[in-house]
Amino acid sequence: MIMGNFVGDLNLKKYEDYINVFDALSHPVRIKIIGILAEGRQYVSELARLVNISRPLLYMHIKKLETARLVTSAMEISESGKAMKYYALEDFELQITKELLNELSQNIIIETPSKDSD
Amino acid sequence: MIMGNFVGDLNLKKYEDYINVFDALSHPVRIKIIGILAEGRQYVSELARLVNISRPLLYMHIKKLETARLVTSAMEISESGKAMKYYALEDFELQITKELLNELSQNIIIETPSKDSD
DNA sequence: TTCATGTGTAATAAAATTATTACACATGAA
DNA sequence: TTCATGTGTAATAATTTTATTACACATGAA
Repeated sequence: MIMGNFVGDLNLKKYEDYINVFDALSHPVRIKIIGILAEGRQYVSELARLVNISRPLLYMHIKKLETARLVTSAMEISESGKAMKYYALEDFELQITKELLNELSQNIIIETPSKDSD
Repeated sequence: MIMGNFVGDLNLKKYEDYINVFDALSHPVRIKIIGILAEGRQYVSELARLVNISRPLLYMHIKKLETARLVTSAMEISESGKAMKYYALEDFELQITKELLNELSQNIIIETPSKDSD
């Protein structure tokens, strides 16, 4: 039974959930984004400036963070009347152990046509 | 100061070390490999059969696990005299927190030529 | 109206990852 | 000698990821 591997709002169940998280954490830009959001929420354009990448590229990266549910977004209308999309970091804390990975692997079935036909 | 995020032989320091680990854990085949090695060490050909992939492909995947230092290898001569390469899972346990990621991000500098020149 | 700033995405290029195929070579047993 | 099993890698193909460029559209202020 998989449980007790996380703290916070993140509720990972299937191995795909974990892989999404690992994948999300496997790029410097995305760690940078997390670092910035750890200080507080930020809207898209400003976030892109802080990370020092273009907005389209930011969207690409943050999409992975959203898929992994490490961040959430909310649209707001600023005082000046502009639409602003804010991203915020989710509360999480997960523990990676051999036992956890072993449990996850039980559900993984690799089906490959080729079996090293030397 | 980054510390206390791991248990076991794994000693992660720089953010690149962590990214290597996350990257290593971001593919089903590699989780499967870890799951199998969690039961005990295994030699290359048998490991490939157990995972159900070709040997060349196994090498590709396990290389990432080795880079992340999640597995180690050792050559041995079997009783029958054949050279066998055994892979074993390292002892590890790491805790991923917002605080850790925030610290890691401090060392990440993104240098991109383009800044969304809309 | 024009400018600065915000939103979002489609199309493409570049680079990296993943997967396959085909080799070479060694040993023990039949 | 031939077969089964082990080792390892080079070359290529297929796919995905990452990055760039060029759009479109909205609002408030000058």
